[in-house]
Formats: sequence, C-alpha cells, structure tokens
Amino acid sequence: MIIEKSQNDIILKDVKCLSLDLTLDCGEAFRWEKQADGSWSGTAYNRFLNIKEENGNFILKNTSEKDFEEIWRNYFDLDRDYEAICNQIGNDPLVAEAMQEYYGIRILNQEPWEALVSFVISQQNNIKRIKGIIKRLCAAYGKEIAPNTYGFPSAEKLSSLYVEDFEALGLGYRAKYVKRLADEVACGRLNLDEIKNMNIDDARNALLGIYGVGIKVADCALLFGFGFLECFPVDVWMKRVLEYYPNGLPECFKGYEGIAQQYLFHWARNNLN
DNA sequence: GTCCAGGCATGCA
DNA sequence: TGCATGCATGGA
Repeated sequence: MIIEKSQNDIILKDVKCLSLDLTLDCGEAFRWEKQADGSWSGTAYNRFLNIKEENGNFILKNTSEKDFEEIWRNYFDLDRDYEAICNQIGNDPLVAEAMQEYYGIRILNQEPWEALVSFVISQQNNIKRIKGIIKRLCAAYGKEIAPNTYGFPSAEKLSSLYVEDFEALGLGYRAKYVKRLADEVACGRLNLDEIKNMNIDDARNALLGIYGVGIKVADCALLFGFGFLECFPVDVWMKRVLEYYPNGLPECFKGYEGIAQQYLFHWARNNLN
C-alpha cells in the first residue's frame, strides 16, 4: 500500500482486496451511506469520513495524516494481508464461488461499544431498519461532529435515558436491552477494554452475561468490534449456509472463520431464494 | 391480512 | 440440557 497526501486528501494506492461497496454495505457496519458520486460517507470513532474509489485508488477526502494513522488505517484493517487470507479460505469451493462474485469484503475494526449496541439492536430485525434506528439514535443523542452528522452516543449518554426514549426511536422490545447495557458499561460493571484483551472463550462468556446478548449477538460483536476474526456468527442466513457443511467448517477457515463467514453471508443473501 | 428480519429471555419438561 | 412461545416494528 502506498500512502500519498494531496492537498487535504489522503490517497491510497495499491490496496489489495478492498471493495467499498461490498464492505460498507454487507451488514457489518450500519453507518455508511453511498453518495450520488459513488463515494461513501460515514462515521466511526467520532470522526466523519468521505471515501471514494477512483481508478483503483482510494481517496479519503479532507482527511489529516493524523486521523488516517490513528483511525482509518486500523478501521479498514489496511495492514492485514487479505490476499493471503483469501487464498487460504478460498480453498473452500463455496467461499471461492462467493469471492468470484464478491471479492473485496473486509472485516472493519469498529468500536466495541458501537458494535455491541448495534448488534443488540440487530436481533430479529432487518438491515435497512437497523440502519434507520441507529441513525435516529445517533442524531438524537450523539455528538455533532460535522454539519448534520453525529457520532455514536456514549454509554454514559445512553445510560441517562429512559427505556421509553429508546422505544420512541423504534427499538421495540430491544429498548430495555440497550438501556440495561448502557447502564452496565456506564457504571463500570462491564469493561469493554478488558474484554478486548481476553481470550475468545472468556470474552464470549463476558458478553453472554449481558441481558439481551445471546450467542449470535456476542459473536457479531466479537468479530466486528473486538477483533476476533475466528468468530463465526450464525444467523438465519448462515443456518442455511451450514447445510452445505454437514461435516463442520473446513480446516482452511482456521483463524479466519469470520472473514469466510462474511463472504458466505453475503453470498447467501444474494443467491439463496 | 400474513410473513419475515444478522435472536433472546423465559418457562417448562 | 432442549424446546416452545412471546416479543416491537415496518416492509414485502
């Protein structure tokens, strides 16, 4: 990867295996919107970003080198050798088929807190509606980081609200889950930084202790927010995919089950039915 | 009107 | 331990 500075922009050249369309709209992050010019605008870590692919390069608009190094480099996981990983998991025929059609899906390194709340909201819900709820949640209680653009609200902020406030945003029965989760984190009983440093079994068990967090939500949070690439979340779509693996997951997924999962998830949503 | 969506808590066996 | 059921909401 080559990093260049051009006026106020950062330009990335020679980035392997990154499709913005696939990565930012495949159900792992819910805060990105495609713009009329083909670019993507979104927020993470209380920063706004507009990013566009042009002639194989990636242009990060109005981005300082500091923000790139401190946030986006890690967020897009740019230092990981995705080519090698894709070669490895592509030894599986179904993943190979998915990659032929949808090459360039990455697992973003989202903030643990945002990922955890987002996937609590995601349960028994569809992606379009999840995005709408999270957008309203941020607009109502997040910090304004650019005109009409809001960061993800802190646990302290959400903890100060009532269940009814979440219901008013359309969270439905998940309102009480988010409220209690915010309380646990805000008062320090649940320390997300500690969970990030645990081994995967301890981390999963810690998340499973939260009201409203089951195996699926825990695995999604671990994969998308806590950096555990070996997590393989199974939702209604992945249950159908698992019928293709009657003997369990293939050995070639080892260590990167989550990346394989995301290819299979995307493939299932577009190819089954 | 019915079914479904990146499920979970609860009660009961 | 495993299984049935209720749950909020909105789009198809």
